[in-house]
Amino acid sequence: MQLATWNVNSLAVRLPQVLEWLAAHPVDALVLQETKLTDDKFPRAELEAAGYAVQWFGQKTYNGVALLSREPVQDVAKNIFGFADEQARVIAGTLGGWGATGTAGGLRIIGAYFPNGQAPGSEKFAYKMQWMQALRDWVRQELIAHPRLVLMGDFNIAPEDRDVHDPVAWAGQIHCTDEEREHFRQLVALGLVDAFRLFEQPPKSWSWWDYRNLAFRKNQGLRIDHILVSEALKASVTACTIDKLPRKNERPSDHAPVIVELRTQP
DNA sequence: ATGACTAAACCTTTTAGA
Repeated sequence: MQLATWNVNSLAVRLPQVLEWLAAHPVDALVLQETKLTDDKFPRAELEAAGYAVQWFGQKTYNGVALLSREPVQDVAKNIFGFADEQARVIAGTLGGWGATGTAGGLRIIGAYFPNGQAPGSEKFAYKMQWMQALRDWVRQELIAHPRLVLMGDFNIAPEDRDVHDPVAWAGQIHCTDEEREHFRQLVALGLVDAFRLFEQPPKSWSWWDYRNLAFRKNQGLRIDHILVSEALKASVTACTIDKLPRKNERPSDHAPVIVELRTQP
């Protein structure tokens, strides 16, 4: 089974690429971030025609998330339970019938678009911190209800210096501050693992490259899109990769998809 | 150049992203 996450930076612009990508990578579930669409504008018919059940949660201009799956999900949640938020950043659902024994129920999938944070000390940075604290409190509860859980999306955090093309230039900058990295560690400490780091990976692996300065051509990027799997799933993970190919498109998102593969019968 | 590129709305300019 394969799951994936992709910040598409406008689904209106990127829909043809998403459909093309799904045709080449028929993953079992895909979460999208930055759809930038109100719910009435969501391209449900096109995605269903491609063979996916769809859950979506958006707003005008900014943010917006979606959960696409081969099989419909249950228990859909939008945003962080108990955290009043104007911004559409989280969508979750449960895939039933996953796994051989089924003692723990289905597979919980949480797709998240973490706040950017703009700059340390800014109001948006403070919001990012509050949001991450609320997310952690909620995910802790979700893990109790769903031991098999995947939290994936655009975290807007480069967890370590090896996730940054120029750690000196980025030191203390947004995505690389100690506070953000501490939040990432605290999320992992709930009982999650960074699937990408379960495997030997090429050095200088990034999931985002600035549109400016020929950053993709020069491979100057950050690894800020992540897939965290719960401890109960860790032994089932067989691969985790970043697909750079869509970033080579003529009109690409600035992010690339990240894919995780799980053994269905451990 | 608190810039560069892309996207969307407040659209010939601003805001936000990262």
